[in-house]
Amino acid sequence: MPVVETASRARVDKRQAILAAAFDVFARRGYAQACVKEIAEVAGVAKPTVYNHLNDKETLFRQAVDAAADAVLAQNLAVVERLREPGDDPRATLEDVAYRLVRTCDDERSRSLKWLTYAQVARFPDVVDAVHARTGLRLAEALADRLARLVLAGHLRPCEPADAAEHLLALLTGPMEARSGFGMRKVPTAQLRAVAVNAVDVFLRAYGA
Amino acid sequence: MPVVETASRARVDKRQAILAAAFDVFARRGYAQACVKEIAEVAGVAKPTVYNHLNDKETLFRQAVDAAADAVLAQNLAVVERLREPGDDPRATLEDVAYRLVRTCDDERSRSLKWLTYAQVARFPDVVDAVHARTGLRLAEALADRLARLVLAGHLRPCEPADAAEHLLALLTGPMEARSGFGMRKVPTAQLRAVAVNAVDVFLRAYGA
DNA sequence: TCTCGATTGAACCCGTGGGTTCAACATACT
DNA sequence: AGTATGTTGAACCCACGGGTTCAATCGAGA
Repeated sequence: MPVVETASRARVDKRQAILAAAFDVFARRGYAQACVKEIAEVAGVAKPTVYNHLNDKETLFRQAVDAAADAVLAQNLAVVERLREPGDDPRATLEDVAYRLVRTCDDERSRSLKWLTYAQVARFPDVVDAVHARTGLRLAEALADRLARLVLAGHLRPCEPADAAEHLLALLTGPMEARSGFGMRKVPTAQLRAVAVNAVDVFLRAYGA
Repeated sequence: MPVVETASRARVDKRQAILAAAFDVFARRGYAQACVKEIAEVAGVAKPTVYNHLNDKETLFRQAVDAAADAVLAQNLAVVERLREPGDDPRATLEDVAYRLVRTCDDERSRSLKWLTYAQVARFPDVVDAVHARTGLRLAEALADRLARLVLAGHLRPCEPADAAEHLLALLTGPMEARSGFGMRKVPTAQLRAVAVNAVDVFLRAYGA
């Protein structure tokens, strides 16, 4: 194993640790209240080391949020991909996907990411746009693609897939926001299921074949 | 006119001016970035005068948000009240109410209130709960009441009014959030109409008689 | 063992801004 | 006129925290 690799590996690991710690602390305290000293402590690293890897607090924030957004997007896309094989019971498949989506929305990282970006609209409007593009728009596009296929397969009535996707997501995220207190607390599993089933029921009444 | 009244009136007016200025500045800058000096300037008042009426920055924030939440709630309830006389065309009435609701969601004060409270979840979780109770829950209750009557009148199919209200609101606010960039920019009137009409269409397909 | 780069902790600088003090002043009431 | 209350501006105190500096230290490779 080449030496240079272990060295740069160590560097990368520290950088990752710092970014993870940054997201953690930002998520708990918010941008203004998060102090770099605490981030360094959580990362198990000295404060100058933080500034050695990331230029300043703002860079720290952007990189941490970027990484989290990528992770959440991947998670969501993986769920939507399950609609590729709708099987013989589209309702069951949709309920399964819907349930997995609300569970994803309910996990720690998604909730933190959402309110954290929302909270910093005033200071970093572009961060909000970037995150929303990756988590909101891309998800809607992917879902619209799958719904279009369901229309062609005769499982849904003819409609505009983009609208249908927007509506299904709204029926999922709206009730979730209310129940999670703007993403501050976890929602009981039973309610997750109920939200998913109800949303799919309304969706199929409106868009079913 | 009694003198004492002019005196206390002057006091009240200044207090109101300070709270209005506070909400204005908080909405533009966010809590951490808003400085009391600027609030005083906007209110046309000296800094010690601010501290003379409100104890500290936190009180300033809470009172300003409280007042705004009350105003927004009143605005929303007034709109929902229009469902009391559904007329002979429930779809038209629902579209009218839906359009007025999204317009309310889109106005300056509502958008500011929403992201401002959302942004301060970490520091003041109870403020979020209070605002959400007044703007979200109370609105959903009022709407559920009206929908229940529509069910009895045979304009909607038998259903759980609370669920129906939640779904209609989700179909309205979900697309609005996406289009307004998390409440940061105004949405063109044409899109407001489209969101309202689409939402009501889906709603009636799912809940129509 | 020697070297070089990364890391560390601690101290430091300094801008920002919440909150207070105080003497001067305005206004309204007696 | 005299008094009391509220207001003003300016200066002040002080905590907090971003960002930097530096000498000491550590660890991997030659």
